Amino acid sequence: MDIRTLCLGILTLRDATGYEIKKVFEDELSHFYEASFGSIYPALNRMTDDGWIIGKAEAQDGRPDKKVYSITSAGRMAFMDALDKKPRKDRIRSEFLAMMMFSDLMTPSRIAHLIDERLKGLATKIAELEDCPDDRGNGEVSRFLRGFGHAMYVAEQNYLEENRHLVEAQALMAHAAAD
Amino acid sequence: MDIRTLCLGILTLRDATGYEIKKVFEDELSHFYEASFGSIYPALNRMTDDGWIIGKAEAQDGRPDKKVYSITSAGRMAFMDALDKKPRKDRIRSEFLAMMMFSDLMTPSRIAHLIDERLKGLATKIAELEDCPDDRGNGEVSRFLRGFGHAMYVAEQNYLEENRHLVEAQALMAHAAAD
DNA sequence: AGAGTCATGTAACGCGTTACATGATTGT
DNA sequence: ACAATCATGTAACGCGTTACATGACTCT
Repeated sequence: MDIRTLCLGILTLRDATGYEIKKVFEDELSHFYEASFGSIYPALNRMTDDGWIIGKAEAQDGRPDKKVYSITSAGRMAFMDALDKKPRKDRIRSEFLAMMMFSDLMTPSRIAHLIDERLKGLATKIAELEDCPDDRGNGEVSRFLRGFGHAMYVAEQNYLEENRHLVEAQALMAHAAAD
Repeated sequence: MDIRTLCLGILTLRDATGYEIKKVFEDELSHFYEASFGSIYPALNRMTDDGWIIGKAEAQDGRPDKKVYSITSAGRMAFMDALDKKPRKDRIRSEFLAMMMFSDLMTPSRIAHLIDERLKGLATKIAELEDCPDDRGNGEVSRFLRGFGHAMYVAEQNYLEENRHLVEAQALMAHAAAD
């Protein structure tokens, strides 16, 4: 499931412009997927060539034309095929954790700072998810997805608070040994 | 922190061949990073050109030469610089969750199957982490990293068990509506 | 007999990011 | 004044995967 296919999926939910699709990525998928304009617009053009979607240009006053895309029946079939394949395993890349691996090369204060920043970011995301009042999107499912993100962030928060001493102690020892 | 830099980091911990570095990725980093031979070997060659590491060829009987790499002081400095930069945000790409977003396009049994498979995979990973008897790697830190993976997998497991009904109910309704 | 481990590498290719280019409107 | 929002796109580039190529040894 590359970005192209995901854009197609979003168009099964509602018609949208490239700009709006980007917002769906930010608002509803940001916890487990992301995409830039540089990948969305070419994806849309290519799928138009493939006959999977069609875009209607809408003139606007002052702004450039808006292209509202709709999925075609061929596109719907293509997306159904994608849903039949088994999902490949998650790809995760956490620089934060990679850096933690080398905590004995950092000063204790540097490590503490990295963890504090991480916790700050987590707190922000958790607050965002909790303050989200309206369940837009398709109700139950988007609650499920938001809840998923929330559960992961909270679990990480708890783990870091309870176990940061493991890396911080290591750094202290390495630091003391260097003296 | 690209794969190249991470390989460099691993060489601050111990001398290693490309093959052994791959194993470090699999054994210690698999929860939050991965790399293929096709990225590791070129990384090693390029860092050799840069003077960050040096490889000593060791002849072996029957097998091709083994190249054991060590980090140079220039390489160590380069890695320290990388550790000073602030980590960029995690990149996550979960096809499983992306598919869940479209649960109303799948049959209830398909969704149940996807979730069951996901839970099976989680159980396997959790068991692996719990059955890991020896704390190899640098003690505290690798316990921290393993514990992190464990905490995340368990949190996901709990969330899925408690909330799968949200997506499964949605699929049932969509399915009933289609009749 | 076949799978798995040890061992290194290259080539093609695709995917996606980043930066650039443009520009009006609206809110602070 | 300045940032943000709306709106679309291209070009260059890098990163990394996948598949291919080679080959012996060991365990089941």
